Amino acid sequence: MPELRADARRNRDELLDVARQVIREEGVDASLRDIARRAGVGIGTLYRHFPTREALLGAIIGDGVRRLSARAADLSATRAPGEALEEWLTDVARRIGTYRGLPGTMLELVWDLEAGDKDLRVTCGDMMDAGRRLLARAQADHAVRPDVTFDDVFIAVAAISGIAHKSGPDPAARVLAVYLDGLRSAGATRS
Amino acid sequence: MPELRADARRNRDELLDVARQVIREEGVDASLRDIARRAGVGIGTLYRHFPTREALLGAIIGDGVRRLSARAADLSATRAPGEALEEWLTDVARRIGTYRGLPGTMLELVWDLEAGDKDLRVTCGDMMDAGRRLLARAQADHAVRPDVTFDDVFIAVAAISGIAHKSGPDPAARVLAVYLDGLRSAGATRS
DNA sequence: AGAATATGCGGAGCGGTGCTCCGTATGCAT
DNA sequence: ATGCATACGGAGCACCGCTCCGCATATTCT
Repeated sequence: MPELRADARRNRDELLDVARQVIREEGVDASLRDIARRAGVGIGTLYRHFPTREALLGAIIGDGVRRLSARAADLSATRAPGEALEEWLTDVARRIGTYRGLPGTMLELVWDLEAGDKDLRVTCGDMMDAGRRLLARAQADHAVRPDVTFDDVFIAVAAISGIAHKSGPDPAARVLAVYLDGLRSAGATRS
Repeated sequence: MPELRADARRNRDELLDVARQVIREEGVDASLRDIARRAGVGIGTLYRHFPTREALLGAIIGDGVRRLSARAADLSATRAPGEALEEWLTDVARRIGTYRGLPGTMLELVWDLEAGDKDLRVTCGDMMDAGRRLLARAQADHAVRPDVTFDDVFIAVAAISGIAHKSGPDPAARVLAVYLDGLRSAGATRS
């Protein structure tokens, strides 16, 4: 990293600030031109700092994602396995649900391992590994049915968290609660 | 309905045919210009037949939605309450998941009762009423926890069905199965 | 201090989008 | 065959994502 010039640093920060707000309100498909405009910079400047939409998104959520990795370790050390997983998933849902449209992006990220931004995937990789350990621990403790994979669980939480911006946070929380109950159930008990 | 002119009728049908295919592949945000082009028709013609995107969407899925209403009545008459509901929800998920992006549209439809196309809402209204009855019956039979509303359940199924186009149909089905297990569980058993 | 250089900036420009509007063509009834 | 209602097509407007390059300015060197 060859040290940013002072004005560049300022612009980058302002851009990130504005983008966070705009994307929260308008969604991941928000107009980049508009973000640049509101930040008081040219469109070219935005694209130089963040060459792709995913790069911008990655810069925006990077912090939160890292926080989630840390949170997983913390919960793992201080809570019962099942409780730790549930608490963490609830956190994940809350964080992903913050930015409109982000759930869809996360869904694609999990499945289509080739597409999307490298950095974003690497950052998220750490978090997903942390979650994977949490699930394994919960399953070993028989707190969670054994017939689910972490990818499935993560996908589910991402999809459910998308409800928040379309139907409000309360419905999203209620749906997640039901899903978590399903996770706790024995599973494969279909007659 | 003042009887369409012959060419108008042809164009409408062709438009609907093409739109169905394109929207299945590209999603509800597909280019309308492109649809018109592929149907061999001017963009103006498309907009005259379907003044809004929702109008087109409504015309596309209207049939399937009505089929779901009928299916609900059928299941209610031939299956046990719990079974009927689950079968129906699975059907709903399969149908909604057919068109990429439709789950999101349905989510908005349920919550934001003011927005969206009138016709679409009316058509869906019948289907939702049918589903509501199915849920009530299942709850009366203690096959489904009493602390969920139909809106919550429908929202959940819509959100989960969105997984299909992002991560494949199998993950979507597995997630739905877990949610349905949660629906069957007693509920409100959180320590 | 001033000059030289490297770095970052802005926005014109391209091809696309949604959507409107209206002159023109055509099916249909007479 | 004529006349009219109906339907058609696409130009036009404002916006979008994204690229490219001449110009301004922060920084470094003398």
